[in-house]
Amino acid sequence: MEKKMTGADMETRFNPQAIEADLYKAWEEAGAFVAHRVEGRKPFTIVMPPPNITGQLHMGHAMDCILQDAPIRYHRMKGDPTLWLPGTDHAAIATEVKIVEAMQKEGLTKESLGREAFLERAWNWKKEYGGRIVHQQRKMGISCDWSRERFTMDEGCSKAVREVFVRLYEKGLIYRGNRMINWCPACRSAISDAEVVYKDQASHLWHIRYPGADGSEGVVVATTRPETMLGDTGVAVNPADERYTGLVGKKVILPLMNKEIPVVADEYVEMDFGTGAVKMTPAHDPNDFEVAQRHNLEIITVTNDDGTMNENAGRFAGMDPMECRKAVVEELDKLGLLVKVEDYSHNVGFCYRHGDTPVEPRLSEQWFVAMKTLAEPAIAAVREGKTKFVPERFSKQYYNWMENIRDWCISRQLWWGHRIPVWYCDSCGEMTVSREDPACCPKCGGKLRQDEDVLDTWFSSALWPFSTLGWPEQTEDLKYFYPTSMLVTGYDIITFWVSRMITSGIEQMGETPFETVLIHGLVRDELGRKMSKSLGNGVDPLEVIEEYGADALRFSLVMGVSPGNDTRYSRDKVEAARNFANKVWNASRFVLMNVDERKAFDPAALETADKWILSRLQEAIRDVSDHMEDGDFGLAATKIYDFAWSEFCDWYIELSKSRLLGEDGESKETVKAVLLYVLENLLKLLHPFMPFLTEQVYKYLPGSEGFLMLQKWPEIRDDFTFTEDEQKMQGIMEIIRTIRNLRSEMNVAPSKRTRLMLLPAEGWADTLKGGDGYFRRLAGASESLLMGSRNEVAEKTVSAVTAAGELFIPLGDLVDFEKEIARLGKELENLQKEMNRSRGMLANQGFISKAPAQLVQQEKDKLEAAEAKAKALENRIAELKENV
RNA sequence: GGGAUUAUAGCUCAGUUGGUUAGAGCACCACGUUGACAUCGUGGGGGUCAUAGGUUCGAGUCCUACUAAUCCCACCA
Repeated sequence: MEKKMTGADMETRFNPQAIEADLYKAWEEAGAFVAHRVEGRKPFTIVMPPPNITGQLHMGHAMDCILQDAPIRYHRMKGDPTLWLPGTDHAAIATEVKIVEAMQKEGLTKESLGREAFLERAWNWKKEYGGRIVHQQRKMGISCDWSRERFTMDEGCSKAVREVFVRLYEKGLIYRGNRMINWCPACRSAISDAEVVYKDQASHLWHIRYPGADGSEGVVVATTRPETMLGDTGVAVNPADERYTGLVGKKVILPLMNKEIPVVADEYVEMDFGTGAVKMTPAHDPNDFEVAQRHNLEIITVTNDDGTMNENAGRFAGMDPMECRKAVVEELDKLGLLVKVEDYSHNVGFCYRHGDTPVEPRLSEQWFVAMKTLAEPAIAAVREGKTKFVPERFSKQYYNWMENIRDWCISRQLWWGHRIPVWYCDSCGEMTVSREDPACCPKCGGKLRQDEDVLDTWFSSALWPFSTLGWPEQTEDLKYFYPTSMLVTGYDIITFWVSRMITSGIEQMGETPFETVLIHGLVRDELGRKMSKSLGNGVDPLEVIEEYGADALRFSLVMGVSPGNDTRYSRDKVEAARNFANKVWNASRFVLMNVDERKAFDPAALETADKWILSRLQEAIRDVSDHMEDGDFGLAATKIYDFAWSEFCDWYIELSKSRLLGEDGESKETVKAVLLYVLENLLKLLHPFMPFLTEQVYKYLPGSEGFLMLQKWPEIRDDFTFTEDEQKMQGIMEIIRTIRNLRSEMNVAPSKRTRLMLLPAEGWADTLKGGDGYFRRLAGASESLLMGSRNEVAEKTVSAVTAAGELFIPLGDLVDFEKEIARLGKELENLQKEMNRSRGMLANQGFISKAPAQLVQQEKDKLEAAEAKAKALENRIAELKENV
């Protein structure tokens, strides 16, 4: 066996930069991340939300990483066959935009390059940059199975996409239609409803007169988009609106275009908004389109793919919409047809990817998925608890979306992505939808032309939980790991992604893809703002790792975070986490400097302090495990933090010192064995959050073998739970704290040692006797004396009463009787307040009769203890008064 | 317009099914280099849990109203 490092070999500070890369490499090379199927055992599976290949690791990803790696490492240590499957998304639009930008620098355009050459470039780009984020993820220390890494456009996923497309088409759930869609002029593509972001915009409401065709004054319409009037084909009014009854069925003149258009009556129009008359632009407004259908109005598209006005806009052709708006308004004004301009603010839709580009509703021929029938079983699955949202409230967002679902526009006018598997025959007009590329038209043998468009990137993402496991093949992985256990993601993509995965999982696999959907919030900046490129307030996780270590970043992202809530990133938090890592490192260093071999301790030889820390450890194991199961990682991390720092370091290690330096050989052996035992368990509990630190320390532990990440998660041992000893220890701790407090209050120099006299409470004599070493070590006592009665108490002392007994510290002339009496009097006063509260409760019949008996008893005990304490205080005050 | 979340110490946040002196980290004050750690230790100050009602023997926790902030959905030209 390789010689172990000892504590003396360890640096005095934890240096994460020195170990992270090597440890990660060692884990990966040893295959520690690789999942293994074990028949008969239930696996724990997470399929990772695939980051975009264009992406760079940001804080949101970092959060994703830790919130998945923690449960993954936990379950792996629990012994579950554990799979965390990673991968990346081709991100159709996002990637294509980047590649086009890069091409622009070379003076190239998509069109000049042609589809084939463009795709070649795209794939090269993917090869070069697609792995970037994956390497960045490794720096987080995540333990996913890289041997199973997937890409949404790899062969298997592409096969899955075609299979689903064809199946849905054959079921009539995918169709092509000329419908109103959201058009993003920057993407030059259709986008789905979910990709439109509405923002409130200050604008105007223009009132425009459309004169009657018969020379009458006609009608005044109100609009927020005057430029669209070029495509108007009618004016609608409410049938009940008496102002306009005479106009319905007549014609008005569309100004600028000098065209006659009809006035129709439709319920859609609200009488009390604007003028009660609405111009109809069926090609550019979903509502107008519907009205137009009902009244057979003409449909005229007046914009190009890039958003500029087209030839149907007459002399305005070629203008961009804002330019056109200005020109239209000016001309109308000149003609005296602009009646009024009101300030008006309204919601405008913008493209999800091009935040400053307004989306234009537009009539267009696209492919759609009919969602209604698919959504039903997906809604039911969540209702029936087959998939559970954590926190539960997010299921409401899911229902809200799914119950009002509209058909999903899946075609995109892009090149990078899954090309729609539809072919058209130019000879006979036949349309072929096929899993395999057909050579010629199956009907007439004619030449085929494939649909030019690709699929929405979310179409392939929707299949991710099963396409990555091999579907449509019935692979062993698919059979074993599907459905997965958990999905971890932010609340911002419940509609985009989660809902669609559940939908397609049920449709294709017959089973919902996850048992649990764990939703987390956003990582915001220190001021609570969203981190964004435009604000420039993003923090690069890699820089944080470089400075503080991955463990510190990981820990800072979970500590004090509750599920589903946003969290603020702050350097202070990372520093606190780094300090904690260093604390654990040094505690380990201390243990290793004193313990050089692994020995079991003799349960019969355990002292009070040993039993106390073992007992506290059991509670920590229980709490941490419970919180890990619930997905409450914030609480789990806090529990470990408190146990490690406030109990193990602040008390047990300090208590151990007098024994390690003492003469009692058996006590020394016991404390060494317990130190090692508790440390090892602590490292295991901490490992899911701080894998590097804990793994590194584990290497040094005497008798450790293999990786900590593959060791068994601690189990609760009932034989290590010692309730009585916990109480005894608490008594000793209270005395120590009280002495420290007194000394501080009396301004006793820390270096000055003082005698300690103890008058034990009933049943505490032995425990206090055993505490002698601790009092000396931790409370500045030169010696501690147990007294049999009050008579032995020296006069010039300060005193205090604790549950374990009264304590007296002779401080000679430092003691001012008047002041001491006042001090004790104040304490007594506080105590009396507390007793009054307690008595009040116990006098309350409602409390006595309705509260659980155990609580009542607890309150009685509390009162009794307080009364005893008060009595002792009174005695002491009386004694002091005699001496004045 | 519909819905959700948040409001607790100067700051960032915890607070389990209501159980009775409300916790942590950071910041602040005082003291301290006792051989794990100054990325540390000890002690201390600091909150009537946004507001107003209600239910209850008992409310930070449950209900109602109200205020503020954030978010989701819908969207009337």
